[in-house]
Amino acid sequence: MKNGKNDTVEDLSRQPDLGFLAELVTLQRLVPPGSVLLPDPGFALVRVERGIGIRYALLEDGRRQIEGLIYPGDLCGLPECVLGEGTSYHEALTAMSVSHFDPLDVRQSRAAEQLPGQVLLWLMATESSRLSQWLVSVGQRNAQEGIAWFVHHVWERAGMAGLIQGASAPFPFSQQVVADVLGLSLVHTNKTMRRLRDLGLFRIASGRVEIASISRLRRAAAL
Amino acid sequence: MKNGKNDTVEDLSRQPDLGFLAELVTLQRLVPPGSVLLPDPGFALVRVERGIGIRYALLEDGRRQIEGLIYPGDLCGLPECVLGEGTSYHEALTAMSVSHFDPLDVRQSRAAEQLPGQVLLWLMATESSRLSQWLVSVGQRNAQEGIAWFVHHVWERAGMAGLIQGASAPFPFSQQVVADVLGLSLVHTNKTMRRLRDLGLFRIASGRVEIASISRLRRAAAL
DNA sequence: CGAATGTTTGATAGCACTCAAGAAGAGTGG
DNA sequence: CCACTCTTCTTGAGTGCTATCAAACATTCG
Repeated sequence: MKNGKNDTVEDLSRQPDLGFLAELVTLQRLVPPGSVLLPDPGFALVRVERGIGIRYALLEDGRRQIEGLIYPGDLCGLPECVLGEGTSYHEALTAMSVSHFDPLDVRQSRAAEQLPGQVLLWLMATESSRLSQWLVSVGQRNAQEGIAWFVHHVWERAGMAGLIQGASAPFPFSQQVVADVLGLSLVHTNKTMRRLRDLGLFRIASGRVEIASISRLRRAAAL
Repeated sequence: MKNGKNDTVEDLSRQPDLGFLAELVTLQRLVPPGSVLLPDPGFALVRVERGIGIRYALLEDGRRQIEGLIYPGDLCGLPECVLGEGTSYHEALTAMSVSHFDPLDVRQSRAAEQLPGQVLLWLMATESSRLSQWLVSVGQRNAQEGIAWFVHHVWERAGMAGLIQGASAPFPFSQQVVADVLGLSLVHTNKTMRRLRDLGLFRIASGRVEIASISRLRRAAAL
């Protein structure tokens, strides 16, 4: 019943047990594609049950930097909840099912028990680690490597969420989204993705992606 | 005596009380410029007392992405300590004075008390927030905006650490470091910095930076 | 079948990279 | 105090990856 935090390194790939949050659920909600999860007046903390989304920041002039993908099992809004500031937008790309919490309840619960605090710490550390890798891809990889990395990342996230069926994973990301992940233009993203597709690295159709060889993809991503 | 977490938004700019860690200090150490703080066999968690450093990731082929600056009051190695993996390098740019902890002690202490757990959560959330802004700069800003943002960021960090003296802040960052922060080449970084300097946005000399007008700098950074 | 969204392609411009080498400081030893 | 070395900063020339502009094509959806 204890969530295994002290196990091995492989532990990273497992989802933590968020069961302790069940009693705090304020509301469950179905979110249609394209709508904004957070910020949401009145609700600060959201757990994802189903569906895929993105987290991003906006510059005054409209430039958008996508900071992370949202998969089932993720807890959104935690940094904002802890710091009381910071504006990350969370948006659904597919239909999503989410649970809302009152952040005050969570704070009290964390104060009362110790395990939840450790889980929250684990969640933040995981997200921090992902952000670091994301930053490396945006800063150091060229368009070809960056896109290969992104596809690989999507594959891994889907695997961890148990969303890989057959030989394909969900891929609800438009090329504009991929461009805003890597800081590239839409046109250049398109041409580069087509080249990688022609090379046989992956195949995207009807919202799903198939990967020929993961090791070849990793090599193309300079991973 | 309580650390003010429920205060206002301004709270972000204040340092948390890390006093509870005092009893856990394993070792104090002086680190010369250019040497690596972490990873360090045997030590996982480090608190910075004095000096300035950087945190970075390395790609196989030698490319380096700097992920954050290290100032007095920072706690280094927390994500690695929580996750038990992930390799961020921490390096001193000036002479540094640091305290080491045994991560197991910290884990037990966190389990015993609740305040430390909240402080750790606050630290991780702060670092996560900084990483997001860092990512936006690397992904969306051009060279000119990015460098202006970096100087502004350095100014803010120095201010929070109480390191601003007169009209100048410490600037122990070589142009190669600035380049690896933003994912630019050294040559382009140099030319862009000189242009901004000629525009009168800032002045760098003998390891310190002076800023003419912060609002002008913010405008140049598209902040 | 239109309207909207997303994908694809060609042409042109520009920001940033690479290569090469000189100037300027900083630290060291004679 | 002066050579010497090393690191850092600076500059010029040429290349190329990526951005921008414009427009056609495909797909989804009501």
